[in-house]
Amino acid sequence: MKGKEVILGLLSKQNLTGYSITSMIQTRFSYFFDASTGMVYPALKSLEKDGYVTVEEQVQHGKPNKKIYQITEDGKKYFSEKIHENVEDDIFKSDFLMHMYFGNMLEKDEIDKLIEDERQRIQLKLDQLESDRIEWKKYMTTGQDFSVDFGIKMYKAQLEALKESKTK
Amino acid sequence: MKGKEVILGLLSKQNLTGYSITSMIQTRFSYFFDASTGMVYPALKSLEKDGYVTVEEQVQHGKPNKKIYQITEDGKKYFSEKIHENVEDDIFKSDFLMHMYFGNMLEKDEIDKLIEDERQRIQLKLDQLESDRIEWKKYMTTGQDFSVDFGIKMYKAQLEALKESKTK
DNA sequence: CTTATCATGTAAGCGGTTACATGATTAC
DNA sequence: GTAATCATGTAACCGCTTACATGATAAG
Repeated sequence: MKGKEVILGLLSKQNLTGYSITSMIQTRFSYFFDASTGMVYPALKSLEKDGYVTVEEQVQHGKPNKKIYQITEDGKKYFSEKIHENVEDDIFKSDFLMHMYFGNMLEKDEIDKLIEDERQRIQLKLDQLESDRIEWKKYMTTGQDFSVDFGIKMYKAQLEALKESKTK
Repeated sequence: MKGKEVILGLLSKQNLTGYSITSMIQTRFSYFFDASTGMVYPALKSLEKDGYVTVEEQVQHGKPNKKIYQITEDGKKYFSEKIHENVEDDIFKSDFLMHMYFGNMLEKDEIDKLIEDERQRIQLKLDQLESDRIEWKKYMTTGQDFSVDFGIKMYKAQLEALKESKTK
């Protein structure tokens, strides 16, 4: 699924602004998808042109007016089609593993630092996700709960793999 | 690291053709990087223009001539710089988790199929990687071994997470 | 007799990223 | 007084994917 479709998915539950869509993707989907304003705003414009969403503007002072997007019937239909289509392969891209693979060109202390840094990065993400999960718990559907669980387990497995290497 | 840099990394150990580079990335890096001919051939051309690689053509009959690429001193230097630079964040993109997240729009048997399909996809990748590992074992450096191990552990953790959901 | 392997490439275009621009308000 | 949050967007460009084109040889 591409950005446009993910946005439709979020809008199928509630009306949202470009800003809130961006931050929702960056928090709720942090462990399996990403977004930037440079993607979201043009995507919303394009979705509007497609007839999949409509906008209502809310006047504000001190800030740009809020543009609240709603999904249309066509939009719902389109998203429903997409969610029933075949799942695309997961993508894992790791610059860390690339560095490790070519580790014979590095000194031992550099490799140790590589591993320690990666451990810290993942620990941070895990901590964040676990604390988010507590906050989200009350409102989560089964599928959402499954996703978070999956994410946490992946992070933990990665930490384990990193720790084991240290004892060697 | 981008495609061009990864190619330089491979060339720093041995001379290779575009074809063999493509297939090496697709097998040895299968679990953390990907390549296509549409990326590799233009990248090699560009690396040549940069002065990071040189080519030697080997005449063949029945097939296009083999173009064997060697890394230059400049190329080695450039790759060495890149490998000492900061590691970029890992990227995990999962269309499967996206589907699960929006699972409330699906029937129970569709979700079961989603999970079972994902389980099979990952099991296939795990089997492939484990059998590859046996074949590679003799020639692997510590870092390469670490990478493969990491990959296998990730796949196993994902399988575990999928199996647990089934008992519920 | 069909599939996999070897071997080269191109061209269009997608789906983003990165960096920039603007600025009030609130919380610490 | 500094940082985070809210809130909009644009423009250039990147890096890659997808699909196509060609075709002999070997293996099963």
